Amino acid sequence: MRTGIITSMNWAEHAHAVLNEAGHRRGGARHAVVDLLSHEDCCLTAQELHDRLRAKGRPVGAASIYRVLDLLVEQGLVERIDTGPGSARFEVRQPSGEHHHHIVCDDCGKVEPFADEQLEHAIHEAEKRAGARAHHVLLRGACEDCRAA
Amino acid sequence: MRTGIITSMNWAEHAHAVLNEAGHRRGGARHAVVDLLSHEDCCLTAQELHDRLRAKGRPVGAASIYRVLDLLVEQGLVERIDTGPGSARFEVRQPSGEHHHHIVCDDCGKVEPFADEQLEHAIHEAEKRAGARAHHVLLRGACEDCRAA
DNA sequence: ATACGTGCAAAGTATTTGCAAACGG
DNA sequence: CCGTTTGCAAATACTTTGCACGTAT
Repeated sequence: MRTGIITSMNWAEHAHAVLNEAGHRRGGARHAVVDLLSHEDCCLTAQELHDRLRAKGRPVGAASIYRVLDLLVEQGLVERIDTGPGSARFEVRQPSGEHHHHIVCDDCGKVEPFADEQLEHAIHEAEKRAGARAHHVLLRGACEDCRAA
Repeated sequence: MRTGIITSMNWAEHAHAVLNEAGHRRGGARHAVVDLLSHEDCCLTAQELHDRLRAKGRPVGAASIYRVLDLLVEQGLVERIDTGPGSARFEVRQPSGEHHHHIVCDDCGKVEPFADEQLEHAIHEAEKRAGARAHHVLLRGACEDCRAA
Protein backbone atom coordinates (compact mmCIF):
# COMPACT_ATOMS: atom_id res chain seq x y z
CA MET A 1 0.00 0.00 0.00
CA ARG A 2 2.08 2.95 -1.26
CA THR A 3 -0.73 5.44 -1.34
CA GLY A 4 -0.85 6.28 2.35
CA ILE A 5 1.00 9.57 2.23
CA ILE A 6 -0.50 10.71 -1.02
CA THR A 7 -4.08 10.27 0.05
CA SER A 8 -3.66 11.17 3.69
CA MET A 9 -3.88 14.85 3.08
CA ASN A 10 -6.97 14.35 1.01
CA TRP A 11 -8.63 12.27 3.64
CA ALA A 12 -7.85 14.71 6.45
CA GLU A 13 -9.26 17.55 4.36
CA HIS A 14 -12.23 15.48 3.41
CA ALA A 15 -12.84 14.58 7.05
CA HIS A 16 -12.73 18.18 8.22
CA ALA A 17 -15.03 19.19 5.39
CA VAL A 18 -17.58 16.53 6.26
CA LEU A 19 -17.47 17.43 9.93
CA ASN A 20 -17.85 21.08 9.13
CA GLU A 21 -20.78 20.30 6.91
CA ALA A 22 -22.38 18.41 9.77
CA GLY A 23 -22.04 21.47 11.98
CA HIS A 24 -19.05 20.44 14.02
CA ARG A 25 -16.31 22.76 15.10
CA ARG A 26 -12.66 22.01 14.78
CA GLY A 27 -11.18 21.50 18.22
CA GLY A 28 -7.63 20.58 19.09
CA ALA A 29 -8.30 17.00 20.09
CA ARG A 30 -10.24 16.29 16.97
CA HIS A 31 -7.62 17.80 14.78
CA ALA A 32 -4.92 15.75 16.45
CA VAL A 33 -6.83 12.49 16.04
CA VAL A 34 -7.73 13.14 12.41
CA ASP A 35 -4.17 14.11 11.66
CA LEU A 36 -2.72 11.01 13.25
CA LEU A 37 -5.21 8.69 11.60
CA SER A 38 -4.59 10.21 8.22
CA HIS A 39 -0.94 9.19 8.36
CA GLU A 40 -1.65 5.59 9.26
CA ASP A 41 -1.89 2.80 6.74
CA CYS A 42 -3.51 0.27 9.02
CA CYS A 43 -5.92 0.15 11.92
CA LEU A 44 -5.11 1.42 15.41
CA THR A 45 -6.75 0.83 18.79
CA ALA A 46 -8.01 3.71 20.89
CA GLN A 47 -5.17 2.97 23.28
CA GLU A 48 -2.59 3.20 20.50
CA LEU A 49 -4.00 6.53 19.43
CA HIS A 50 -3.82 7.74 23.00
CA ASP A 51 -0.21 6.63 23.41
CA ARG A 52 0.97 7.99 20.09
CA LEU A 53 -0.62 11.35 20.66
CA ARG A 54 1.06 11.63 24.01
CA ALA A 55 4.36 10.59 22.48
CA LYS A 56 3.92 13.28 19.85
CA GLY A 57 3.61 15.82 22.63
CA ARG A 58 -0.07 16.43 21.95
CA PRO A 59 -1.82 14.41 24.64
CA VAL A 60 -5.57 13.99 24.26
CA GLY A 61 -7.92 12.70 26.94
CA ALA A 62 -9.10 9.14 26.46
CA ALA A 63 -12.70 10.25 26.52
CA SER A 64 -12.10 12.69 23.71
CA ILE A 65 -10.48 10.01 21.63
CA TYR A 66 -13.54 7.82 21.98
CA ARG A 67 -15.85 10.71 21.26
CA VAL A 68 -13.93 11.75 18.17
CA LEU A 69 -13.82 8.18 16.91
CA ASP A 70 -17.55 7.79 17.46
CA LEU A 71 -18.16 10.90 15.49
CA LEU A 72 -15.90 9.81 12.66
CA VAL A 73 -17.52 6.38 12.49
CA GLU A 74 -20.95 7.96 12.54
CA GLN A 75 -20.01 10.17 9.60
CA GLY A 76 -18.62 7.20 7.70
CA LEU A 77 -15.10 8.63 7.78
CA VAL A 78 -13.62 5.81 9.80
CA GLU A 79 -14.28 2.10 9.92
CA ARG A 80 -14.50 0.27 13.21
CA ILE A 81 -12.95 -3.17 13.15
CA ASP A 82 -13.29 -5.70 15.93
CA THR A 83 -10.32 -7.98 15.70
CA GLY A 84 -10.79 -9.67 19.03
CA PRO A 85 -11.55 -9.14 22.67
CA GLY A 86 -10.05 -6.24 24.54
CA SER A 87 -10.18 -3.43 22.10
CA ALA A 88 -11.69 -2.20 18.89
CA ARG A 89 -9.58 -0.89 16.04
CA PHE A 90 -10.13 2.09 13.83
CA GLU A 91 -9.03 2.83 10.32
CA VAL A 92 -9.49 5.56 7.75
CA ARG A 93 -12.16 4.94 5.12
CA GLN A 94 -11.08 6.32 1.77
CA PRO A 95 -13.89 8.10 -0.06
CA SER A 96 -12.85 6.10 -3.13
CA GLY A 97 -13.91 2.91 -1.41
CA GLU A 98 -10.41 1.54 -1.71
CA HIS A 99 -9.62 -0.60 1.29
CA HIS A 100 -7.98 -3.73 2.58
CA HIS A 101 -8.81 -6.47 5.05
CA HIS A 102 -6.89 -7.90 7.98
CA ILE A 103 -5.13 -11.00 9.08
CA VAL A 104 -4.74 -11.50 12.82
CA CYS A 105 -1.99 -13.66 14.24
CA ASP A 106 -3.38 -16.38 16.51
CA ASP A 107 -0.20 -16.35 18.48
CA CYS A 108 0.86 -12.79 19.13
CA GLY A 109 -2.30 -10.97 18.08
CA LYS A 110 -0.52 -8.81 15.55
CA VAL A 111 -2.77 -7.37 12.86
CA GLU A 112 -1.60 -6.98 9.28
CA PRO A 113 -3.35 -5.68 6.19
CA PHE A 114 -4.01 -7.73 3.09
CA ALA A 115 -5.91 -7.13 -0.09
CA ASP A 116 -7.29 -9.53 -2.65
CA GLU A 117 -8.91 -8.47 -5.88
CA GLN A 118 -10.90 -11.64 -6.48
CA LEU A 119 -12.11 -11.82 -2.93
CA GLU A 120 -13.26 -8.24 -3.13
CA HIS A 121 -15.28 -9.06 -6.21
CA ALA A 122 -16.92 -12.07 -4.58
CA ILE A 123 -17.81 -10.03 -1.55
CA HIS A 124 -19.44 -7.32 -3.57
CA GLU A 125 -21.62 -9.95 -5.18
CA ALA A 126 -22.51 -11.40 -1.79
CA GLU A 127 -23.25 -7.93 -0.46
CA LYS A 128 -25.68 -7.29 -3.29
CA ARG A 129 -27.41 -10.60 -2.71
CA ALA A 130 -27.71 -9.97 1.01
CA GLY A 131 -28.71 -6.34 0.69
CA ALA A 132 -25.72 -5.18 2.70
CA ARG A 133 -23.67 -2.08 2.09
CA ALA A 134 -20.38 -2.71 3.83
CA HIS A 135 -18.22 -5.64 4.71
CA HIS A 136 -15.05 -6.72 6.39
CA VAL A 137 -13.01 -9.91 6.27
CA LEU A 138 -10.82 -11.21 9.06
CA LEU A 139 -8.33 -13.98 8.43
CA ARG A 140 -6.56 -15.78 11.22
CA GLY A 141 -3.27 -17.63 11.20
CA ALA A 142 0.29 -17.42 12.41
CA CYS A 143 2.22 -14.37 11.23
CA GLU A 144 5.70 -14.73 9.74
CA ASP A 145 7.45 -13.96 13.00
CA CYS A 146 5.49 -16.57 14.88
CA ARG A 147 5.82 -19.12 12.10
CA ALA A 148 9.58 -18.73 12.29
CA ALA A 149 9.68 -19.10 16.06
CA MET B 1 -29.79 -23.67 7.47
CA ARG B 2 -31.94 -26.74 8.12
CA THR B 3 -29.23 -28.91 9.62
CA GLY B 4 -29.19 -27.47 13.11
CA ILE B 5 -31.16 -30.16 14.88
CA ILE B 6 -29.70 -33.01 12.91
CA THR B 7 -26.09 -32.16 13.64
CA SER B 8 -26.55 -30.77 17.13
CA MET B 9 -26.42 -34.15 18.77
CA ASN B 10 -23.31 -34.99 16.85
CA TRP B 11 -21.60 -31.80 17.82
CA ALA B 12 -22.44 -32.14 21.52
CA GLU B 13 -21.10 -35.69 21.48
CA HIS B 14 -18.07 -34.61 19.56
CA ALA B 15 -17.44 -31.78 21.99
CA HIS B 16 -17.65 -34.00 25.04
CA ALA B 17 -15.37 -36.52 23.38
CA VAL B 18 -12.75 -33.89 22.57
CA LEU B 19 -12.89 -32.46 26.07
CA ASN B 20 -12.61 -35.91 27.58
CA GLU B 21 -9.66 -36.66 25.36
CA ALA B 22 -8.00 -33.48 26.59
CA GLY B 23 -8.41 -34.68 30.16
CA HIS B 24 -11.35 -32.56 31.20
CA ARG B 25 -14.12 -33.79 33.44
CA ARG B 26 -17.76 -33.26 32.70
CA GLY B 27 -19.26 -30.82 35.16
CA GLY B 28 -22.78 -29.47 35.26
CA ALA B 29 -22.03 -26.01 33.94
CA ARG B 30 -20.06 -27.32 31.02
CA HIS B 31 -22.75 -29.77 30.10
CA ALA B 32 -25.40 -27.08 30.23
CA VAL B 33 -23.41 -24.72 28.01
CA VAL B 34 -22.54 -27.38 25.46
CA ASP B 35 -26.11 -28.55 25.35
CA LEU B 36 -27.48 -25.07 24.82
CA LEU B 37 -24.93 -24.18 22.17
CA SER B 38 -25.59 -27.39 20.29
CA HIS B 39 -29.21 -26.40 19.77
CA GLU B 40 -28.43 -22.97 18.41
CA ASP B 41 -28.11 -22.19 14.75
CA CYS B 42 -26.42 -18.85 15.14
CA CYS B 43 -24.03 -17.08 17.45
CA LEU B 44 -24.87 -16.06 21.02
CA THR B 45 -23.23 -13.64 23.42
CA ALA B 46 -22.06 -14.78 26.84
CA GLN B 47 -24.88 -12.72 28.28
CA GLU B 48 -27.44 -14.49 26.12
CA LEU B 49 -26.11 -17.85 27.22
CA HIS B 50 -26.34 -16.73 30.82
CA ASP B 51 -29.91 -15.52 30.42
CA ARG B 52 -31.12 -18.55 28.51
CA LEU B 53 -29.60 -20.97 30.97
CA ARG B 54 -31.29 -19.18 33.82
CA ALA B 55 -34.58 -19.18 31.89
CA LYS B 56 -34.20 -22.92 31.34
CA GLY B 57 -33.97 -23.36 35.09
CA ARG B 58 -30.31 -24.32 34.96
CA PRO B 59 -28.51 -21.15 36.03
CA VAL B 60 -24.76 -21.12 35.53
CA GLY B 61 -22.39 -18.57 37.00
CA ALA B 62 -21.12 -15.96 34.57
CA ALA B 63 -17.54 -16.92 35.35
CA SER B 64 -18.21 -20.52 34.44
CA ILE B 65 -19.74 -19.51 31.15
CA TYR B 66 -16.65 -17.56 30.21
CA ARG B 67 -14.40 -20.38 31.35
CA VAL B 68 -16.32 -23.00 29.41
CA LEU B 69 -16.34 -20.83 26.32
CA ASP B 70 -12.60 -20.25 26.60
CA LEU B 71 -12.05 -23.95 26.81
CA LEU B 72 -14.28 -24.66 23.83
CA VAL B 73 -12.58 -22.02 21.72
CA GLU B 74 -9.18 -23.32 22.75
CA GLN B 75 -10.18 -26.81 21.62
CA GLY B 76 -11.49 -25.49 18.34
CA LEU B 77 -15.03 -26.53 19.18
CA VAL B 78 -16.46 -23.04 19.15
CA GLU B 79 -15.72 -19.97 17.11
CA ARG B 80 -15.46 -16.58 18.72
CA ILE B 81 -16.93 -13.79 16.63
CA ASP B 82 -16.58 -10.10 17.39
CA THR B 83 -19.52 -8.36 15.83
CA GLY B 84 -19.09 -5.06 17.56
CA PRO B 85 -18.42 -3.34 20.83
CA GLY B 86 -19.83 -4.64 24.05
CA SER B 87 -19.73 -8.35 23.69
CA ALA B 88 -18.23 -11.22 21.82
CA ARG B 89 -20.36 -13.90 20.23
CA PHE B 90 -19.88 -17.62 20.20
CA GLU B 91 -20.98 -20.25 17.76
CA VAL B 92 -20.56 -23.98 17.28
CA ARG B 93 -17.90 -25.04 14.83
CA GLN B 94 -18.98 -28.10 12.89
CA PRO B 95 -16.19 -30.65 12.48
CA SER B 96 -17.18 -30.80 8.82
CA GLY B 97 -16.05 -27.21 8.40
CA GLU B 98 -19.53 -26.25 7.27
CA HIS B 99 -20.28 -22.73 8.46
CA HIS B 100 -21.88 -19.44 7.65
CA HIS B 101 -21.03 -15.78 8.07
CA HIS B 102 -22.98 -12.91 9.57
CA ILE B 103 -24.71 -9.73 8.65
CA VAL B 104 -25.09 -7.13 11.36
CA CYS B 105 -27.83 -4.53 11.24
CA ASP B 106 -26.41 -1.02 11.47
CA ASP B 107 -29.59 0.15 13.09
CA CYS B 108 -30.67 -2.34 15.71
CA GLY B 109 -27.54 -4.46 15.92
CA LYS B 110 -29.33 -7.69 15.13
CA VAL B 111 -27.08 -10.44 13.81
CA GLU B 112 -28.26 -12.85 11.13
CA PRO B 113 -26.51 -15.71 9.41
CA PHE B 114 -25.83 -15.88 5.70
CA ALA B 115 -23.94 -18.28 3.50
CA ASP B 116 -22.52 -17.85 0.02
CA GLU B 117 -20.89 -20.63 -1.94
CA GLN B 118 -18.87 -18.43 -4.28
CA LEU B 119 -17.68 -16.18 -1.52
CA GLU B 120 -16.54 -19.18 0.45
CA HIS B 121 -14.52 -20.35 -2.50
CA ALA B 122 -12.87 -16.97 -2.98
CA ILE B 123 -12.00 -16.81 0.69
CA HIS B 124 -10.36 -20.19 0.66
CA GLU B 125 -8.17 -19.02 -2.19
CA ALA B 126 -7.29 -15.86 -0.30
CA GLU B 127 -6.55 -17.88 2.82
CA LYS B 128 -4.11 -20.05 0.92
CA ARG B 129 -2.39 -17.04 -0.56
CA ALA B 130 -2.09 -15.33 2.81
CA GLY B 131 -1.11 -18.46 4.70
CA ALA B 132 -4.12 -18.19 7.00
CA ARG B 133 -6.18 -21.05 8.31
CA ALA B 134 -9.45 -19.53 9.35
CA HIS B 135 -11.62 -16.63 8.34
CA HIS B 136 -14.77 -14.77 9.05
CA VAL B 137 -16.80 -12.27 7.06
CA LEU B 138 -19.01 -9.58 8.51
CA LEU B 139 -21.49 -7.72 6.37
CA ARG B 140 -23.27 -4.62 7.55
CA GLY B 141 -26.56 -3.14 6.44
CA ALA B 142 -30.12 -2.58 7.56
CA CYS B 143 -32.06 -5.73 8.39
CA GLU B 144 -35.55 -6.28 6.98
CA ASP B 145 -37.28 -4.98 10.08
CA CYS B 146 -35.30 -1.76 10.07
CA ARG B 147 -35.64 -1.35 6.32
CA ALA B 148 -39.40 -1.53 6.70
CA ALA B 149 -39.48 0.99 9.54
C1' DA C 1 -9.25 -39.57 47.93
C1' DT C 2 -7.87 -36.07 44.90
C1' DA C 3 -7.61 -33.09 41.32
C1' DC C 4 -10.73 -30.66 38.38
C1' DG C 5 -15.04 -27.87 38.05
C1' DT C 6 -18.16 -24.36 39.87
C1' DG C 7 -20.04 -20.22 41.95
C1' DC C 8 -19.56 -16.05 44.34
C1' DA C 9 -17.49 -11.91 45.01
C1' DA C 10 -13.64 -8.91 44.15
C1' DA C 11 -10.54 -7.11 40.69
C1' DG C 12 -9.44 -5.64 35.98
C1' DT C 13 -10.06 -3.47 31.45
C1' DA C 14 -12.21 -0.93 27.91
C1' DT C 15 -15.49 2.44 27.14
C1' DT C 16 -19.14 5.98 28.35
C1' DT C 17 -21.08 9.80 30.81
C1' DG C 18 -21.54 14.12 33.80
C1' DC C 19 -19.83 18.37 34.35
C1' DA C 20 -17.22 22.71 34.51
C1' DA C 21 -13.72 25.13 32.05
C1' DA C 22 -11.61 26.38 27.50
C1' DC C 23 -12.41 27.52 22.88
C1' DG C 24 -14.08 28.39 17.96
C1' DG C 25 -16.77 31.04 14.94
C1' DC D 1 -21.29 35.67 23.33
C1' DC D 2 -23.17 30.93 22.78
C1' DG D 3 -22.96 26.46 21.86
C1' DT D 4 -19.37 22.92 20.91
C1' DT D 5 -15.38 20.54 22.45
C1' DT D 6 -12.30 18.99 25.93
C1' DG D 7 -10.36 16.79 30.07
C1' DC D 8 -10.98 14.89 34.35
C1' DA D 9 -13.09 11.83 37.31
C1' DA D 10 -16.80 8.86 38.31
C1' DA D 11 -19.72 5.42 36.43
C1' DT D 12 -20.70 1.32 33.54
C1' DA D 13 -20.20 -2.93 31.06
C1' DC D 14 -17.93 -6.93 30.12
C1' DT D 15 -14.64 -10.26 31.40
C1' DT D 16 -11.08 -12.41 34.45
C1' DT D 17 -9.27 -14.02 38.84
C1' DG D 18 -8.96 -15.74 43.75
C1' DC D 19 -10.72 -18.78 46.68
C1' DA D 20 -13.62 -22.19 49.20
C1' DC D 21 -16.59 -25.80 48.25
C1' DG D 22 -18.65 -29.47 45.33
C1' DT D 23 -18.14 -33.44 42.39
C1' DA D 24 -16.52 -36.79 38.86
C1' DT D 25 -13.49 -40.44 38.30
